[in-house]
Amino acid sequence: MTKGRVTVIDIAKAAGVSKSTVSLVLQGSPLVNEGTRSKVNAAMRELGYVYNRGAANLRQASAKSKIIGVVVNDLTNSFFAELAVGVDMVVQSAGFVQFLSNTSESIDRQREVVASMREHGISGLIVSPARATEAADLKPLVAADIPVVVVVRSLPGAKVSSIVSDNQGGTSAAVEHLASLGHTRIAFLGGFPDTAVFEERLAGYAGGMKAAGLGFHEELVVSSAPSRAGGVDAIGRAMAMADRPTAAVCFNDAVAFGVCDGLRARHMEPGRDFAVVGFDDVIEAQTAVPALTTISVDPQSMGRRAAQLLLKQINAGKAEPESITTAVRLVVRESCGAAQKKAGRKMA
Amino acid sequence: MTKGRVTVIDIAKAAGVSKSTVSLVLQGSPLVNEGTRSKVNAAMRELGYVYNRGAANLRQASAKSKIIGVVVNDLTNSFFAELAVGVDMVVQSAGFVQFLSNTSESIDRQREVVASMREHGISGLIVSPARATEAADLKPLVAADIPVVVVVRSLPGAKVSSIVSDNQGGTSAAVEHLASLGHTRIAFLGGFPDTAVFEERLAGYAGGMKAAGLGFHEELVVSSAPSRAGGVDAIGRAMAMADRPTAAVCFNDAVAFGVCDGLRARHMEPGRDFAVVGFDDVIEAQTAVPALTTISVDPQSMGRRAAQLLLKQINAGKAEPESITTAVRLVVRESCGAAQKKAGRKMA
DNA sequence: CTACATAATTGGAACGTTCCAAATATGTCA
DNA sequence: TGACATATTTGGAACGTTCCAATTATGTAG
Repeated sequence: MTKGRVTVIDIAKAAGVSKSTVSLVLQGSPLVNEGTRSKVNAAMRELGYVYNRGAANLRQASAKSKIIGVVVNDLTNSFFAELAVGVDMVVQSAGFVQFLSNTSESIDRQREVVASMREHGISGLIVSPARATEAADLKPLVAADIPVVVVVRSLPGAKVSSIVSDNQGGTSAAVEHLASLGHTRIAFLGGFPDTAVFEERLAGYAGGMKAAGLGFHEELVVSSAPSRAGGVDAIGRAMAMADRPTAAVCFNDAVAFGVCDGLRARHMEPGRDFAVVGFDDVIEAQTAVPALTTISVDPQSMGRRAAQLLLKQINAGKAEPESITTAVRLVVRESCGAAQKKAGRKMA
Repeated sequence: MTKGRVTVIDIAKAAGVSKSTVSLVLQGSPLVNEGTRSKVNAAMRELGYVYNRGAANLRQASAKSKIIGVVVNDLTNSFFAELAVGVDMVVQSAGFVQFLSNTSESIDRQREVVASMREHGISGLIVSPARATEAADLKPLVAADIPVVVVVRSLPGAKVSSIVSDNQGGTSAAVEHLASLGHTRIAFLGGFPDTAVFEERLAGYAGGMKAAGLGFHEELVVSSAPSRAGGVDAIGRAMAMADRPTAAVCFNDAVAFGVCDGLRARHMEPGRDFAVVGFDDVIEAQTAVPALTTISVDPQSMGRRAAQLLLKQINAGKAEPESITTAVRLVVRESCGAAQKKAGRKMA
């Protein structure tokens, strides 16, 4: 009874047809007679048949493996968790399944997981590359005609599609907002200068400063690790300057939180004595004190779009690289001081 | 040149050996001569060979597929994201890869993804079951000798391994702490009564009350949805009672946050006018205002343990169901009022 | 009844690997 | 040298599916 697994041949025998017919039923072919189809389906239920995709993939192109790989650089960051959820949504409803791996920013780990995914015959890959990733790392994939969509961080020179948020537009809007609040010495804090994301956000900052007639001053940008600790460090250096800034747009929310910590350590209250704007709108941004004014990039919808693009390329067979930048929006909370005039809540 | 994929046969031809030998090299067999091995490896690098696991799994038992499935009920909840990271860590270093899916608490979705994973021949499954999951849902898996580890929520009557946190110990400790602070009317707020987790946490609460000599009073437990909104609702009903409680242990952190909201709506300050304790220690717990006193269950280590257990069972071939409960610890912050005597921070 | 189109079904040959039993090479001992 | 053990290699035959060309059944027009 429980000897070995149930195969199409067992089904064929039970339904009194040939294995070819069973295969046709499996693929929903219109060629098979309605009566036969239901007989076969009945037999499958009866025997508890489970489809063996591995065997099927042996014959078919790997585009039919129905596996899509997702590689993120930091799953503990809720931004990426949300992204993965977005991907999963559309991928799942298209009958695909998601292979998800976390590289923890390690390039070696990334190589390993991508290799492993290839062995399993993924039909496509969505990747938020680890820090030092180079275009060459994805070369073998595209050579094998496996569609790849890079998200969040763009990969200079790679012939693959990418979806990034409008980093430039975001920081530009942040500067504009701070300027409208009367700030003139606005700093740009945090982030590693050797990344594409940094360049874009910095460009938006610079553009915003010029547009506001404040000019771009090199000394107002102080880089650091894109983390909470990095933020503490950056604000420290900023406050050591002769002509101190009164506001800052930060590389991301983590840095912004660190900046707030650093301000308090200097007995300054973020939102009252100094304006802080973050980037990402992570989940803690709204519950933190003061609530963080930040640039919101809906990671879930980003994931959804990435998945849609990837599926389109998988179905098309050939993948024309395509670049999408998704809109961001400034969400004004308390840390920029704009809410100050509103009823003085006891606790801010 | 680029015609078709590179197979063992191509490698064999290039290295001047038979495909069988190549296969042995692939499997790291000690039977093959060192010289031959390196010749073969060289050929593989040369031709850009990629192993086809699908084909291999056709011959081997599914235990060698090197895929382990992970199904969680809510990936947007950082608790589960952390859990998945923990799983990924050990799974990855054992040379496996993780199939991760999110059910969003939908039992149908869960059925789909589990079925899909089976088709792909997973060697094992780690699942945090969606709400209405029954033991029968996992029956086919165990019948097929696929090891299953249930995490977070236990599944009554299923013959599978499980890892849950010490819910009972956690709430019991929470009550003890509140009692030591002088509270006598301590409520248990939130959660759906028809779940195993609720029962366990309630039992801990009841035990703690009795142990503290306060007795268990039915009217002090008010259930609700295990969400922020549910918390608002629950505290509302609790405050409508004649003999009001002065403290509450909540079903989870989300409920606790809702309770705080509800208290403020009644012009009461959590931590000062009413003591609140949560459960889970989600990431926001420490940044919220007031910082939430809660029961911490390290999800990442839980994920690691689940993966270890699963791998053990996969390697053992046969899986003896095993039940583990992981320790929890009370982390005292501000919402319980214990920190009151400490220097009055401006902002709490 | 023949000729032909259409609908439905089918047997075998792939796909890329592993496993087995058997073959070959190499060394050792009497 | 022959006999035997040991180390290494090898040709098929699986595994469970899909694809193709070929077959059979059914209907319809001449």
